[in-house]
Amino acid sequence: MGTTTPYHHGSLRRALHDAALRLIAEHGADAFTLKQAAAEAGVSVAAPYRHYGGKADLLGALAAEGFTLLADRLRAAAAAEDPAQALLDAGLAYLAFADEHRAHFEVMFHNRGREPRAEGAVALDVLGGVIARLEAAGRLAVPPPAALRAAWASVHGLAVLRHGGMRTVVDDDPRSLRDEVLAPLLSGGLLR
Amino acid sequence: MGTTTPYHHGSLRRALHDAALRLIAEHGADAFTLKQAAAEAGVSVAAPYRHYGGKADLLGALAAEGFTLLADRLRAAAAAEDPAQALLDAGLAYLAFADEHRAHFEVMFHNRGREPRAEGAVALDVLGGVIARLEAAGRLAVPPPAALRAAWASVHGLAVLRHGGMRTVVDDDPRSLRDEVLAPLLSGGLLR
DNA sequence: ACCCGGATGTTAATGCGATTAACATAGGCA
DNA sequence: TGCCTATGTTAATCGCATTAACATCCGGGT
Repeated sequence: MGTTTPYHHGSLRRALHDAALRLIAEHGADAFTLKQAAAEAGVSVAAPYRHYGGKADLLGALAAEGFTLLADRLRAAAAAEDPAQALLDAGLAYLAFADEHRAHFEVMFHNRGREPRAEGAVALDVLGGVIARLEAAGRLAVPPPAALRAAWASVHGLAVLRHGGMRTVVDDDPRSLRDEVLAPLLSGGLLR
Repeated sequence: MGTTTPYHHGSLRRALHDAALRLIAEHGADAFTLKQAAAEAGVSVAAPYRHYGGKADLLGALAAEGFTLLADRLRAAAAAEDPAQALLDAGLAYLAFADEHRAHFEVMFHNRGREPRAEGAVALDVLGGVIARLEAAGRLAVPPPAALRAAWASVHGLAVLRHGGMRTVVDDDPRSLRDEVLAPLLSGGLLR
């Protein structure tokens, strides 16, 4: 009668996916273990291999998903009429994404030896679009590529620092973050 | 007669230290293995434990050293009379450090679960000093803490992006990096 | 010059986690 | 109904970290 754990899980893939996100958010991507994810999903250590090529593949899938989520998020945030406003909104969205999807974010930029993923380029294109609009409006004070680099780097830098420890220096209230840090960086010397 | 490898290495600690830097620079901190470092130094896998508490301890030592090196570098770079110039120079020094000490840099910010190291705070203080000089000169357009965050984040973001893959977007010539990216970010909206 | 203790190495075990091969089950479809 | 495939399980194997037990060396005190 009762729920005698069935031989087949039913939705292991998703279960592993979720377990991975939880574990990574809690212990960091470095400490992530396929074994633990499998245990959390209630299956043996070998089961995951039926759904993912291996640990790297699972992490890669999470990274890809993260980039897609980020791209959507940026697209939605950059809808403002005024391109300068869109840029700031996109920046805030980027930071919000990093905060809310800690695990994804961690895995997305945890590449060393791995190929840069196509999804990353897509997310970046959204930013590029905003820059292009600014350029078209004659609002850029520097060449578009430089503006893109500068904007991405500042926002990414903030996101990264907010994660890795050193909160002291980066942990401020949202208003200050927006008006005294992000806004000056993004509109200060890049726009005119 | 000849150099029959002696039972005692003589300077294992340094040998391991150097091997680690080389291996990390080449394969990344994630792929780093105490075993390989030991092999490279020509000793058994257990030998390193006589000089370091373990893998984490070795990496921690490298991180600490890295922060100290960075602090020295920043101090030297921020010597300019004009604080605004000092800030830009410090930023460039930060980027140069990240490029030249890839391994150190990677380990320095590869903390998750580990305590933030005191050496990091020291390096940050150098930056803080420059910000303080700007403040004293009435050149800051935003509160000092915000300026520090903003400056550190933009520079750090650039450094990080230059590493992890996505070179396409961050790999530009030094002049552009300085005049069209870093300078606008650091002086654009933060200073007046 | 000789002896001893601590510093530095070595080898052998233990344990964990990734990955794979061989075997078991469940479900769905001809 | 009966077979085929997808999905799991168990039982190796392998690499790496860490530790315990044993070997060497070096420098100082006698």
